[in-house]
Amino acid sequence: MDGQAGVAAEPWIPFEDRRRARGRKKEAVLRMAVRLFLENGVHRTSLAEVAAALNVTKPALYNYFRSKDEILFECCRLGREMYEAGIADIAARNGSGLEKLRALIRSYAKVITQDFGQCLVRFDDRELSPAARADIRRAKRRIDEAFRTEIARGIADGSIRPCEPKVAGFVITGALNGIGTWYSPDGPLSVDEIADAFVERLVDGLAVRRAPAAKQAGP
Amino acid sequence: MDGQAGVAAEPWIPFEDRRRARGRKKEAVLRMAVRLFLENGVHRTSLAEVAAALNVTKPALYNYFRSKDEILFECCRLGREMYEAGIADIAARNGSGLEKLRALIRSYAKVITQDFGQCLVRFDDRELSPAARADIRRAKRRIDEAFRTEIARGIADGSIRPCEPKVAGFVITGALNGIGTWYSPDGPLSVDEIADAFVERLVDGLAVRRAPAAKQAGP
DNA sequence: ACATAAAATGACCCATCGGTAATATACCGG
DNA sequence: CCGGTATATTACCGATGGGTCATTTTATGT
Repeated sequence: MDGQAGVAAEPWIPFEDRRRARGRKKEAVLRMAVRLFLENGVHRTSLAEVAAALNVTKPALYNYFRSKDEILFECCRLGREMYEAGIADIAARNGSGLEKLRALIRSYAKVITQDFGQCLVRFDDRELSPAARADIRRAKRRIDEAFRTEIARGIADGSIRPCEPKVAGFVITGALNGIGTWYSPDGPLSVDEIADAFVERLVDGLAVRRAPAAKQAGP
Repeated sequence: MDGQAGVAAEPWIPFEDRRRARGRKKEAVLRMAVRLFLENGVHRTSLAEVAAALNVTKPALYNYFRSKDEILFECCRLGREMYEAGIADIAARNGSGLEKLRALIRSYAKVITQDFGQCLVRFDDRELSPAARADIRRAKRRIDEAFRTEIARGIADGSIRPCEPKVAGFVITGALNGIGTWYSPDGPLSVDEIADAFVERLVDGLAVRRAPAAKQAGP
């Protein structure tokens, strides 16, 4: 029943500013909902709680959304758009496969440290209506494919070691998704520090580099 | 209402072999429960469904478990023990930090491809009672620490590149946890192939190796 | 066979929660 | 000042599902 310090109940507070636009209220609902969903789990967060956190009662929410499903989906949709914006931006650039892969990792890390960005990963697909679930699944697939594409490109252009792009992509997205489960804005690491560390570990690995297998002089 | 092909309703089937030991029935309940929990989500799986899948009615389960919480926790506990067994085994060996880290990755990958092993990762902590949650959280922490310990050891003995063990550990466990979300025993990759690929990608990275900064002869 | 205990069942209780309806209140243009 | 619209509220409905209980069924030891 607490912990959403940063998220104000703005649009309602007292009686005055009530003339706020519809869109802003929808947005406020979503921001509060996603916060509570992430904090307590979707199915353990009732709409009454979301409403109460906004100084409103449950039926008021139904002026803006048709169902809890729709609220959840809108949260996921916002997250989806953040991922897709990053991917589209990077796809338009040019550079080696490895360079673009680095950019993808940084972009993904940025998104997954934000509330809406975590929706795609932390919430269960099956909570959504079939149509919404299909939409989100498609989005996840596109994200996976973005990684695989750049990995394959990198292998082709010689910047990335030959490997199975699918598995390599799973390693990367898995590691990045994990961030959503432990990251806290109050923690010791900034988003950029995390992104850099992940890029470094995923790209360069953990083992100490030995000289390439022969070809060069010996001891 | 399907998909648990491999899990038989053994101990009850018809009227005959009913003289099965209590322990075997508890085990059967857990195997079926974890299967359904993973397939449909914990809170969307009613005990009535679990019971029905075993050709029994819901109250029968209460002869063996006190609550749904307890069933869920027992599943997690079995998973926990699998991780801990692997970790204890590896801790007792000797070898460089890197070698032991490799072994840890393989061990973890094996466990997370099994039903009980997925419990720690796929189920939400908050579904459990406070005591159970504390137990599981402790277990996760110990697992994280096992990885960090070997990474630190590897840095000390020169087998692993200097880096922050905590973040490096998160990269590894995150990537491994991801396996639980996409692995299927019917898929194209065997558990061993997955484990090998993950070891390789995490240890050696993705970038093509350039010769170490100098020290050796150049062109 | 029969008594006894274990195991399983059908019927039921109750809390929670998504969603709806009828009603009240504030805001707007005319 | 009025009437219509949007927005919010109180009260309620119905479904779901965890958990309990009295009762019956089944297995076992003598």
